Amino acid sequence: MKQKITIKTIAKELGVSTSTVSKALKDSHEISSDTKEKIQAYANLYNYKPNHLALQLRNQKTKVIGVILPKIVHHFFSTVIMGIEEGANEKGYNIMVCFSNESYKKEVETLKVLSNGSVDGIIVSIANETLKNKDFKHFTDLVAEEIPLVLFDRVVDEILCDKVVVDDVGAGYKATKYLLDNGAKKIALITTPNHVNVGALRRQGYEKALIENYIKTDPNLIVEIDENQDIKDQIEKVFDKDIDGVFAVNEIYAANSMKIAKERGLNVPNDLSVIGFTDGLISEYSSPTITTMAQHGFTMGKQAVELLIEKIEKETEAYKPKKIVISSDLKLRESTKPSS
Amino acid sequence: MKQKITIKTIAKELGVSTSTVSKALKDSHEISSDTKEKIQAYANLYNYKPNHLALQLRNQKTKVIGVILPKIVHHFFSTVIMGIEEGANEKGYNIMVCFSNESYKKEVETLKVLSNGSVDGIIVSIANETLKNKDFKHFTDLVAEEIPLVLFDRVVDEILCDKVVVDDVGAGYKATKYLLDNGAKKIALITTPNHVNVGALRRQGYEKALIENYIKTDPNLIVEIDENQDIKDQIEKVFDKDIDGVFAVNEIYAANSMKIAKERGLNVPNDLSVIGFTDGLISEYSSPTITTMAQHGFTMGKQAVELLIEKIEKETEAYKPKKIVISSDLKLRESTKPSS
DNA sequence: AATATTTACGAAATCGGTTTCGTGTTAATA
DNA sequence: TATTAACACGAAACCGATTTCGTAAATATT
Repeated sequence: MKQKITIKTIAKELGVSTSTVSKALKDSHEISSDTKEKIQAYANLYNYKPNHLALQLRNQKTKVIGVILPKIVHHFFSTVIMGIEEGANEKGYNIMVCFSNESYKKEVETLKVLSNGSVDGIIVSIANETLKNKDFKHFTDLVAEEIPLVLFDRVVDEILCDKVVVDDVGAGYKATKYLLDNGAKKIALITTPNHVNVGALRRQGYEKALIENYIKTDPNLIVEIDENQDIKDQIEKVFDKDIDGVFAVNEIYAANSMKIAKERGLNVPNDLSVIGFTDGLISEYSSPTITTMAQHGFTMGKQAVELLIEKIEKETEAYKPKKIVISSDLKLRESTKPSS
Repeated sequence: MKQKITIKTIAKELGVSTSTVSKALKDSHEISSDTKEKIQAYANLYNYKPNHLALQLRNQKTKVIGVILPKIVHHFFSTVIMGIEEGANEKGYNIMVCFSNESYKKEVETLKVLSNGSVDGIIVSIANETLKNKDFKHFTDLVAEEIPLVLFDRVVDEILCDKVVVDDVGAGYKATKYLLDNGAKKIALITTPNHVNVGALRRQGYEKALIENYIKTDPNLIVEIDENQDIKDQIEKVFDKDIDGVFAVNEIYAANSMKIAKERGLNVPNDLSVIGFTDGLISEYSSPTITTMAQHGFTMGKQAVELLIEKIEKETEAYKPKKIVISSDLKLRESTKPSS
């Protein structure tokens, strides 16, 4: 990289001190207009840009926010990123994005790297593996160091920090209730293993809706997907049962269900209604299009970053962790019967 | 944030100088094992972590790579990010991700922010608006400042730097030829306006394949999508013509075409074959599944970051910009007739 | 004319490390 | 015993800015 022009260069060239240059560049009243003009002209001419690292070191802040996501090739998470980036930019921050790839080890390492002063605060959605083995020491350490931290979507009570989540129970309830209200009685639930908290919560909502309608939860209608195996094969099993509705906790499971239904000659929504989660492209372009619970990822990202920046900038002494719950809406499409 | 422990703290507590602490922590032979042990133990106990900013300032390098993408809620770009991140991590770099949102203004601003020393090098895919108004000064300035720059996918000859692109002409040719070889004669092309270079190049491939088969290009079969208007409406028009094949330059256009075909009662692939671009989820989960040109985004990202890091770390004097071309493969699925 | 006040600028400390060079003490060699 | 070498450590410069404080010269006030 080309030798950059620094304040020192300017000072030497113009025969003044660095303090004078610094002050002149910020239009200080301490400096005579003559000198100011001269210095500013020189700086402009040679395209002087203050060195960010030097400023960061001096100010003890980076104006950078670290973000750790489990994955990015995923509609929901990429939407959240958009929200985080927009919110950060509005307040003059940039974002440094890293991925855990759902791995505990990578999450720990990444967190360590980010917490050495590269960023002013961190936003994380916890990796599946971490949720599974329930080891949150890397997070509690961070909190102990008082590094601002906000968790979103995949959060956990053990970690005391601000959180932004979807109303997963409510969403599961809404989806299931909609299916019930429109005639479904035997609703399959395609979900994650229970250690993935969002899956577990949506399942609670599902069960709550069933109970309210005096329907007993049938374990045979619930499939917990192991993502290391073929997803479609696992869903097939539940189609051998007699079902008239499917609630899938994400878009991929919903799309697979639709495909199986089609292969088995079931008409969606007449023979079978399907509701998914995450309002992504698949739901929009599948045919028939899929009714989903829209997660408002953009809003979540924006809220998360706003919480974080508030924490960063307010030297709050006593503070109690906040939890923002974002409600999700049912986006009606063709895979369900019209509301009756 | 809690007061962090610094080398100075350790030095004072242990009654030695900062130089001794610094050397002890890196196990220098200059320091007696007694002192080393004492210092290292203390550092461990209080969880000392060197301040990255200080190191960056001293070393004049950040070990951070800036990435500017037009958008992220997009299968191809999110795949590229994965590749960039993996490649960067392998070499000890982190990535700082920003978005231009296809806007010229935001691209210029973001580039300015990143080029003030926050990153060691930058990877960009140019915004549509910039491609349209052909103003690349912000990039050429960057090159003049000798800040390492790599462009990918949406690149432009005016900017002298390393590039990673798909063989768009070849891809357009391959797709079109496949359709022709399997019986299609009247192939519609759903593409972008010509200022989007990837669209223009894929179109060249399309035309080349037609010419080789002695078919005259029919302008009526070519639709240039204006993304500010309804995509489906624009594609509808070409379905009024007599067509038996569709080549769409991205997944969304392909999915819309499939939807229209279905609405018009056309059987895909028997009445109409469809080939899209970008091997994303829509193509995989649509029904029938869509044959596409797989872009290998992950590979592109990885190659781009490798080029960049090479440029950053090698103080190459005379260097000539490299261009890596990644060929894309036809991924056969159900929307085309089996190869004959 | 003596004193007080601006004005305009520079010296030096600071942020948190690394690194070169110098030096006092001890041990090895002639 | 005198000289040399090895050892263990500290002082100070440096990276590129900002900012406090001090001060000489010019101007204003009594």
